[in-house]
Amino acid sequence: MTGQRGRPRSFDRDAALDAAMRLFWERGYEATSIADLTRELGIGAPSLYAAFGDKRTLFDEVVAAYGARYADFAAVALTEEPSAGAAVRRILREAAAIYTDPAHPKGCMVLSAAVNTASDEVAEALRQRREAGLALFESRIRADVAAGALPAGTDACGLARYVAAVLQGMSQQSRDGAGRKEMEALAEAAMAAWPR
Amino acid sequence: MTGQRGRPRSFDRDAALDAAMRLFWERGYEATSIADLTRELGIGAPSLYAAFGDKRTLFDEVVAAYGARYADFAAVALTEEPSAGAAVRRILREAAAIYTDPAHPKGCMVLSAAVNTASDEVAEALRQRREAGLALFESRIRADVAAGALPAGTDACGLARYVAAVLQGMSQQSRDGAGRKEMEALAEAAMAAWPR
DNA sequence: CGTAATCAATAGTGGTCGCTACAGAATGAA
DNA sequence: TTCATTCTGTAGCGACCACTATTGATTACG
Repeated sequence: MTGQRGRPRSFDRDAALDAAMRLFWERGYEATSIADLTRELGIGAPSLYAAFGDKRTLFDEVVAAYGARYADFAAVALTEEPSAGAAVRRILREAAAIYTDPAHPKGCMVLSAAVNTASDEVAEALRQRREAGLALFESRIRADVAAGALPAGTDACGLARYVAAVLQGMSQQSRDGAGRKEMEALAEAAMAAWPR
Repeated sequence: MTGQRGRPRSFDRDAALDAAMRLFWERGYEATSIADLTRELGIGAPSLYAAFGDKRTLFDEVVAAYGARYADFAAVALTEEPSAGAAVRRILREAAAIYTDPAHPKGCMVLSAAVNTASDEVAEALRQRREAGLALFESRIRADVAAGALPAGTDACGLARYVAAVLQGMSQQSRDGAGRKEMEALAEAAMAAWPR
């Protein structure tokens, strides 16, 4: 034992996960059917279920992979940059590029894929991811306030929600067809609100 | 002739339209089924189809009624206020109240009801409404720049997109459960970006 | 080889979708 | 009344949904 007994899988599981990610990213969770997935992945439904479990389990795995590859840029900037202001500036600029990148679907999957879902479980999972991001912004801002890098009276919660709102708006406008230049101009306008 | 021949309608058409609006507003276009509507309205499917046409036609009528009752506040402020800045300040404050009003579903229906729809027609209709709102912001800002009420170098398009993004973010966060106070703090932070 | 194990393809399952044919009930007009 | 008109309720249309039972193909182990 034990060198993989039985008939080997006839498709690349990682590539299939990537294709599923693109579909969910583009159309959202419920608007992407199993038939869409099997057609795009070029496999039969039983193969998909054997490899990934049911639709919701597949989506959970897609979200995890998406987060690691496309959504961590914000958390990275928040830890790498010397100040919350520098981090937010970098995040908004990177978002303008990522949300409009023609190499993949527009906008942020965490923000758009579970809007108007009938079953609450998937919507709740992404909502918690959004709240986690919000908390990340808020704690970094609080740290800067405590360190004196931001004015003492700064409303950390309001400012964090503000940054999150700008990102949400950028995601939706990117999905509505806005280009990178427009999003960079939006980000530029948004940065003017940062406390000085 | 001609005083309404035939059996009279057994329900209030306006009340039914209101109930349909609440469902579409809460769950979105596709997640609201005909069965949901007939159950909530207390009528049979044929009655609904006779009174409103098919689902898409009903939704169009709902969107028109929604726009007149809940979305015109922005256009009103843009014409009533003496400056674009005053209008945007008022719009953000009113949005904080309207988007979180417990008397009706949260957020803005135009921004949320057609996200992730399989059929593009409905999504495109709401997208055009969003772009019309964007154009309204931009033209008001351009007028202020021309009148000298805003700095000559102001990026009207970027600033308009910025305001729209903040509203979109406020709508989504309201739907995610944020309250009026949080949204007012967000709006306050956002106003700091206005050119001075 | 024979056998156990794993995957693939066909062909469905029951359920819900938007929508409607049909027959009966309720009205005004003649 | 008798008739045309308009609405209501039942019952069901074909299409699609997520999902799976079954059968056969393909591998490793002994």
